[in-house]
Amino acid sequence: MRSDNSKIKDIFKNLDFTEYEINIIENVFHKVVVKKGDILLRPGDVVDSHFYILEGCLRTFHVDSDGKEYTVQFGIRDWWISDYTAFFTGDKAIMTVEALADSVIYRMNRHDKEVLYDNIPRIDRFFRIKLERAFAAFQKRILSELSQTASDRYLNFMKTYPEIEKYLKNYHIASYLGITTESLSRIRKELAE
Amino acid sequence: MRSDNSKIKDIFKNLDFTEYEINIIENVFHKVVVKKGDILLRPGDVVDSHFYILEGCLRTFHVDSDGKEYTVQFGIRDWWISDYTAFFTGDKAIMTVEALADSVIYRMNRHDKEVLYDNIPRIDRFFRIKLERAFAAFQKRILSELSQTASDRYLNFMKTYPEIEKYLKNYHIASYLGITTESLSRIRKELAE
DNA sequence: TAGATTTCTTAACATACATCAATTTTTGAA
DNA sequence: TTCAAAAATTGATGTATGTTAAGAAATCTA
Repeated sequence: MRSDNSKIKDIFKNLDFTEYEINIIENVFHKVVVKKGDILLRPGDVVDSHFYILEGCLRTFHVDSDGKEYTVQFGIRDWWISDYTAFFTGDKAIMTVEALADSVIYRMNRHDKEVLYDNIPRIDRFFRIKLERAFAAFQKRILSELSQTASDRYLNFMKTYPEIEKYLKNYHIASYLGITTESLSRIRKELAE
Repeated sequence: MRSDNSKIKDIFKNLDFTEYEINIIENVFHKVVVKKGDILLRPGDVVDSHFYILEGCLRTFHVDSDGKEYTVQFGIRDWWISDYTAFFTGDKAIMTVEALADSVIYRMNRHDKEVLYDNIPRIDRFFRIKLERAFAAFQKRILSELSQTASDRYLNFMKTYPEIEKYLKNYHIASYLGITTESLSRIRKELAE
């Protein structure tokens, strides 16, 4: 276990922990290796975990009654991912979490997270700050959905998350932008001219 | 000051505080009375405060380069409001916070909030849970923007926030849904038939 | 209460994006 | 490397929502 110690420093970059704390933390992270296409979470599941991505790429998406997909979140190295609505509220999942590439992740369940919060207040703060940033990002995205054309949202996405693109099919991007792959194809053609 | 003591119990409903803690908390809330139409925050402002709404109604909206408005958040009794993207990131405001009715609010600034966090860990947790819920609500809204027609989003909004409607003009609702007031007018007509 | 101002509605027309149906290109497994 | 499956593109057409302009209704203020 101690051999793997440095992962804790990677995950909680700015925080210094005592040996004792690192011991507690080590025990709540469970390493999971997944292959491209694997599903970590399905609609209807009870969501008692979230995931830290060590390497690879995943996405969270919703499938509506017509079978159409809507991507809510992509995640790459050093991001956290889950069906957070379900994770936070205790409702059952309405999302699917899928690996878009072979990935290495650490699973952490809700109970263990509460234990960390109780024992190490800096962790409570760490996640609060993560959450504040995610909140700000979501607010920007809502504004973007409301005010921008599909073409502008596409450009904005590519500029904001250039590292993610290599893992994605066009239909993943379309499902994130809320348009069809046909529309995205036309947008790309126009932009190329 | 002590006379006003119960407001703390209102705001932090489930939390029991000592006299000492209540003293600290009392001093970081600054009561502000605003009239309908008053602006609490403008684009370009440094956002070092957020607001607890005791009564009334406010909204946070963005104005784009064409002068079009996009409402990001409404707030009524017992909600918190600000330009949270700016408040969390330290960037300057890109939003306006406007009173939609005469309102009574408590302003709390960032520094004082940090002091609370440092002195009363339960407050850190209190705001984390608030944030988790807001995050979940935003995620649902993104999904709604992506997957639903304007008409469905309208019905969904009216069902989810029935208490807010009485404070709103149709153009407020339209700006929240990301449509024009003309479109909303047509949608309402169709739904009435 | 009257008049001014703001808000809402309606209509005609324009546009962005969706849908459906091929076809081409790319990818990946044997 | 070949071939089947998956993904991307293209064209024709449909639809939801936007735009512009006008008038009607509601609200505020003197």
